[in-house]
Amino acid sequence: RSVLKTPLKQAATSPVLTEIQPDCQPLTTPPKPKEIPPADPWTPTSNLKMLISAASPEIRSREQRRELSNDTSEVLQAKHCLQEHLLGDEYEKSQRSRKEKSLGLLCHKFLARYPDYPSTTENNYICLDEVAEELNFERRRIYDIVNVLESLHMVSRLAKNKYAWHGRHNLSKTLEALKKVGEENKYTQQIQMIKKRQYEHEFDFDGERNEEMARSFGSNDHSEMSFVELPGIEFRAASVNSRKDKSLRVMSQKFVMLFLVSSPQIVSLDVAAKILIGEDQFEDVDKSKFKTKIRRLYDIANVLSSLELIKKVHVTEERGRKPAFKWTGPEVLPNTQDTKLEETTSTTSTTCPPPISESIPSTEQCSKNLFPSNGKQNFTRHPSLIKLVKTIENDRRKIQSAPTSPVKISTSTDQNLSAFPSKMAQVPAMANHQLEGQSKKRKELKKKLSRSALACNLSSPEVVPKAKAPRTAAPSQQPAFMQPLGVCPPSHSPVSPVILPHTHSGVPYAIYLHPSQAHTVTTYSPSFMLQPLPCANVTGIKSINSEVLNKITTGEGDNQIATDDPTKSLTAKEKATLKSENSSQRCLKRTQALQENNLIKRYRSDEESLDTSLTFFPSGYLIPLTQCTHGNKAGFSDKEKAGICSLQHPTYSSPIAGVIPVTASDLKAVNIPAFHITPLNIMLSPTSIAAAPGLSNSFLNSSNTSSAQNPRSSVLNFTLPHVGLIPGGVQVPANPVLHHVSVSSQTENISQSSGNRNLQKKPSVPKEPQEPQAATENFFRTPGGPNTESSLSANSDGTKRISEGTQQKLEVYED
DNA sequence: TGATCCCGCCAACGT
DNA sequence: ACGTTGGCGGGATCA
Repeated sequence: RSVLKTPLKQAATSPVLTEIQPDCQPLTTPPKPKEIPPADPWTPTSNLKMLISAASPEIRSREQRRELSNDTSEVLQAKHCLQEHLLGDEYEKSQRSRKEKSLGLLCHKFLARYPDYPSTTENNYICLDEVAEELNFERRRIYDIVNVLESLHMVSRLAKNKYAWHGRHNLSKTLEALKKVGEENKYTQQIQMIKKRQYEHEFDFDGERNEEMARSFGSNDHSEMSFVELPGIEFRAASVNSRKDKSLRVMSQKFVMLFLVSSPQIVSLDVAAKILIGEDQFEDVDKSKFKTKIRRLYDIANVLSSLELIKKVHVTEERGRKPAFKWTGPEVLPNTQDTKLEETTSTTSTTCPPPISESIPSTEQCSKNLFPSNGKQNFTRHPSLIKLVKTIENDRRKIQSAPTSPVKISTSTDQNLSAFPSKMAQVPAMANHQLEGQSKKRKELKKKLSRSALACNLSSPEVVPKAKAPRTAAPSQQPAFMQPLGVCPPSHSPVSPVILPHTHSGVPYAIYLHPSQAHTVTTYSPSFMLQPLPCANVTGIKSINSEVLNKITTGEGDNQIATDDPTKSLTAKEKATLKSENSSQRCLKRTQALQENNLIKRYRSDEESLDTSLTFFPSGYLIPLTQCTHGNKAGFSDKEKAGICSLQHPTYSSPIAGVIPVTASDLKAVNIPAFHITPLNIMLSPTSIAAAPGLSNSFLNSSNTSSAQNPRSSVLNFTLPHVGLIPGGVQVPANPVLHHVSVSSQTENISQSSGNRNLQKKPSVPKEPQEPQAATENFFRTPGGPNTESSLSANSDGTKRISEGTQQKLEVYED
């Protein structure tokens, strides 16, 4: 092993060993070796090398290079030579060599060694040295693979050279957790931002905007995000791993989050790289840095591809084709069902967002959620404000870094154990209780954390076991595993859910916007614009009836959002907001700013840490990027955008009466914070909506994932009018919301809607059994500092979660 | 060419 | 001191 492990240099030191090594598998490494390096004929392998080199020119060249650079290389070469020897065709190999050596292939080999679903009882230990030897690849590569696997909690480090193999047992939990965190981090929004920027660049928009946007993003802490752990598993590992960074792991998680959060579930490399870089968003990131990030992403992508979680695809954009990856792994159900929403996309139905279910923290949570949802991203800062923002950001960072590292709430459960089925079911409730209790205790920080945790739990009830089941093995074992998961979620929901009751439950909440209020509100802040009406207004139920109606009527936009994706809704919202921006931008900005401030304040008051993002808001005005932001990925064509924009203004007219059905998720994410207001809780604030870019994105995506564009535009159009409620300035925000609602919620919501009025309890929502795990999920942590955002942002996730969990609560609240 | 990404130097970290 | 990890980026391959 020794040989393998160490890099070339080492190898050089012990060339003999290397050669000697059994190495077993000729397969893997192709020989690079080639001619004799002039320099050292003496090596034992030299002969081989020569042979090989003769065989394959490529190898030769390589070796030559190496030799030039070092002698040490020889050793390696020697190895290769041997291997090749063994293999035989150097030639072919040389050709394939690269491919054969690919990380993906190595990963396949690696994975082949272990069952997807190892029996829980047995511990599968992985000895890196052994693996390296057996598979015959460089140690360094193993680290790459293991790091990614670790990020998915498929393995955990036990000790120095040892890892425990968990297989896919934890995968669903992990994905849920990641999704939550991703939502919290507003990745959706970020993605949109980036896209917008890109778009702008294309058009040669002025740099300011882009810069601003970038900054806003930059502010996002996600970059700082720490490794997301599952309760049981990672800890152990944690003890062992001390390595500070874990950047590859973290990157991997973030990368996965991007998939889980985006509706189409397609992430282009460049966007991912930018988001992961996060830090400097200004301008164009360092080119070199960007490049490096891309390289890393490829590494990660290769492993994820081997896991069949993603696959390469290409997305064609205006500019051309871009490499991207599509999620092919199990779907993670946040709470609601995203999928449903997506399906329904075009139809509009209103759903009522569940008001915030939880009594207690609801407000706090909401605030948190709101923030995140608000996602600075949506808004652009005024240039003058940038400085302030920066300073704020700095402060925020400090703050974040400190205290709030995410605490695992864990209650008792061991997530790891896949075997909890029966117990698991119970767990949820337990967890909830526990959580609540804990939260109280911890109140401040902890509250936040717990919330986030809860949210996480809720939101992701689990990955859907769906079945894509990439891997064969999985199925059998999964079941047990899955079940537990299903159970958990419920429990969680109660806690976090507070905010949103179950949205999808179909309850159709209708939120009415009072035109008058809206106006007034708008002036204040966007958030206010929409006020949730009490149940009575429920009219929103209608939403189900016909999207069309809503659209037509403009006055009422139902927002149903299927409970699931807040993000989606957000996206729509964002779009809307963007669009509206023009005319009323300023007003909106102000209002938003105000709202934001309020939110922030609340948020702060509620909890100390939280997101930095919040801080941003206060600083400046966030200008809704609105409309034209092409950012939306989905493809808004420019035309569409333009159309949208134009439409927007007109929309004013429509006063809305409307009820805006909001999905729980939406509410959570965006609204809650804003809402201070009504008893119902549910208030939606346009601003909030707008704020949550993520939602909008998701929305867009969901609706059309790929094709979304058209729908969107249409939707937007509709929505805009609806938005009209808002005074000129304000308008934008509202629109977004509406849009979301209409689009997303429709299908499922409808069912929910039956219960129109109040938030219904979760009537139907029968989502899935996911829950059980959710409880366990609580355990997951999100990284501390960065997490803060997550906690805050929980919105999208939270909403989902909430919706699920909260349904019960909803009932309570409804009236 | 640009997209991929292998390779391995070398610096943290542990022990 | 030495071994383990793993960030990082040059530059080779591939398409």
